[in-house]
Amino acid sequence: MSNNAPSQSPREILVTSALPNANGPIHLGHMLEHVQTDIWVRFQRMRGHRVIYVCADDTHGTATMIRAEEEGITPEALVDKVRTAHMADFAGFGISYDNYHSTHSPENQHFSHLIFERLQAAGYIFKKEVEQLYDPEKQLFLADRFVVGDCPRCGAAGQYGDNCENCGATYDATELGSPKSIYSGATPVLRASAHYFFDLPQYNDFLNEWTASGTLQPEIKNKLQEWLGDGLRAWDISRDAPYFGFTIPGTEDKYFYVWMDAPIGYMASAKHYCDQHCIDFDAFWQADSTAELHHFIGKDIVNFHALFWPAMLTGAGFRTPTRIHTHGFITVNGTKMSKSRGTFISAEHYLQTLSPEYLRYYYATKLNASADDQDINLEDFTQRVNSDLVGKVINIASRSAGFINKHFAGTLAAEAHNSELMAKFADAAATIAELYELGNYSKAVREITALADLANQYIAEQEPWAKIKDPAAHADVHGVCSQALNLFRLLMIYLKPILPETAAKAEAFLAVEPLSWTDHATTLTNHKIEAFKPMLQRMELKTVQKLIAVPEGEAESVSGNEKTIAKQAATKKTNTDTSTVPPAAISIDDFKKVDLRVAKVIAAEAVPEADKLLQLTLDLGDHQRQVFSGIKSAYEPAELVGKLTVVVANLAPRKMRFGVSEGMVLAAGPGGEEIFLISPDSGAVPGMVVT
RNA sequence: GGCUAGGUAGCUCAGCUGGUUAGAGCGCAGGAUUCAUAAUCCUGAGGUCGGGAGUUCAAGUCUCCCCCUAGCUACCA
Repeated sequence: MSNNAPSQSPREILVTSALPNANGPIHLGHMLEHVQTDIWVRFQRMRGHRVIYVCADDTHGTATMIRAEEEGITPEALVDKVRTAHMADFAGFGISYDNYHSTHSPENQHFSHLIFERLQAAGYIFKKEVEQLYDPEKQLFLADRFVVGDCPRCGAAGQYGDNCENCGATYDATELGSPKSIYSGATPVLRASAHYFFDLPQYNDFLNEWTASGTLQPEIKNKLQEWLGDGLRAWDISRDAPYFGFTIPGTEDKYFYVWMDAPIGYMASAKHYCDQHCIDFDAFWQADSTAELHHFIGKDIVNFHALFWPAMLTGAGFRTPTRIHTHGFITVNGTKMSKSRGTFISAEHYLQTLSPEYLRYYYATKLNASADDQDINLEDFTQRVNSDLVGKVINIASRSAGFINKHFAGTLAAEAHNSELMAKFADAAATIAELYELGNYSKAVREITALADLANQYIAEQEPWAKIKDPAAHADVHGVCSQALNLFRLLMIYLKPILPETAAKAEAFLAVEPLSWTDHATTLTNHKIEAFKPMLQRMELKTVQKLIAVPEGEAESVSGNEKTIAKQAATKKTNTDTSTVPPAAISIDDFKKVDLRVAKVIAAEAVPEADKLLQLTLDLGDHQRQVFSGIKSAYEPAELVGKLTVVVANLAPRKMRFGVSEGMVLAAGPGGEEIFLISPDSGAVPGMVVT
């Protein structure tokens, strides 16, 4: 794949990044993917290939509906608002989409219908009656995890609709005793409804072959064997009204499941772009297309992209993806992005704090072709970027420019001073290009910074600052510094996909046209340059640390998908980190959202399988409930019985491995043996509201 | 519980089909230098390659067991 020859015919490449969900802000996790994609796209463009890079917001589904309702606006208004914010964030990072569309668009509706109809005509769609619980108050069907009730086998209360965490039984949500809707608390009723299914099992053989054909990384292929080995099942692609999405053709109240129309959003965005630019859309999507189709995604959504999507495309007579580039997740200082730790960093917050170039570079130093997770270690980030970029690369220009401008009228020498070194730099282009092509940016960066080291060594050996004192050696100084700037120019060519802004500044400094990949084969001679201006400032760790301070107002506006949030809540340890910045001020209304009640511990026992948990039965005056609390290390169960404490009564029930926790008791302290349960003064009785 | 990955110097990571004294960058220590955004250059100190057992002439690299981390999944995708 060493396509380094300039004569190579241009490839037609359609590239996508996964569609961000319209339910939350863009954060550094999204940015990993979009930066990864953008670097690849910019590289391909520099090489002279024709790239169309599209993305869109993923807008449909129940979550959008609920959120819009909370905000008191229509889903359409919410979607528009969020899309505007998303586009601003991505623009801030220099992500060079040709089009950023929306799945709530006419094009997407068109293709969703088209694909469905083609699949249906070809016999891949069937209809089946499904009985589901329905919330009569909210008037919507409830997914299993939105229903809680008693386990039909062991009777444990507060179990979710799929299985019992107490006894391990699996069952249907309809079998729960005294079920309740999580949305309204109403008792759900059973309702039959017809659902549409995509008959995925018909594609078992096709997918077995397709996933092993080099379109996926090996570890991803392995992972998918889990699904393929067991045999695929039909995929339920419909949802009942009310649902924010597209109605299924021929129905009034059936909607496409969000994951059905989300990937079609890639086509929709491409279509929108092609129509506006008189480009042949079909050339990219028809079954025998010779164009390439590359999807960049996170490993959490592999099944949708590498199983359902190619099956849908094939079944509907379209081409399948050329390659699916899957990346891992981002952690910050070794921990998951978490609002409580302040390590949830939104794109907006980052951009208010630092230049996007730093993060683009840092991501590039870490990305390879594997789906491993990546850590943003802020100290490493600061040192690495400062050292590599400012200390090594930019420094070459910085230390040479002065000589050229002061002593040689800002004009470069007529020929290379050390053509061997020049050739070494130029020859590296092939290796670096191949590494970009394969997505191994980290290795490409290592190659480039190794060259920067050579350039600095060369300058150190030549000692232009010493030679300049000798008039006879002036020509030599001219040659050395001109050469250094030419070496710098090549480095900037190689770094340009990663650092578009810095490259633009370098182009201005060198007074050249925008650099393309083939420019590595040329040398600037007898060329007038501009005065040197710093192209990139060093970061200060103090500034960088501001990234993980929770900015005012942010804590509330951020809402990722609820599963993630729930997990974060579950893994949140007793707050041992007293060094974290205090959360932003809240209003009295915010505080009133928390229903604090006095509760009496009427039973307590250790959870044997858990290291930290005690299971408490609390009396809240008018009722009792079960709460799990991570205070095993500090309290003997027996000593708690009879105590009064304070409980967060309206905390959403949380399914834990050992049962459901229906609240949270309040305690202070760093953890371990130093945990102190909060208790009211004498006189308080269970059920009293704490204000 | 099952599955897929990962656990290599203080930090972030390379180490292909097993083969000489285990590598890089950053950081750190000492020295040089002063052209440069206290940048650069030279030298150096740091690792029982998660733990244990095994296969082999030889294992970070293969096999088994265990521990830890992450994600997915847990018969409705």
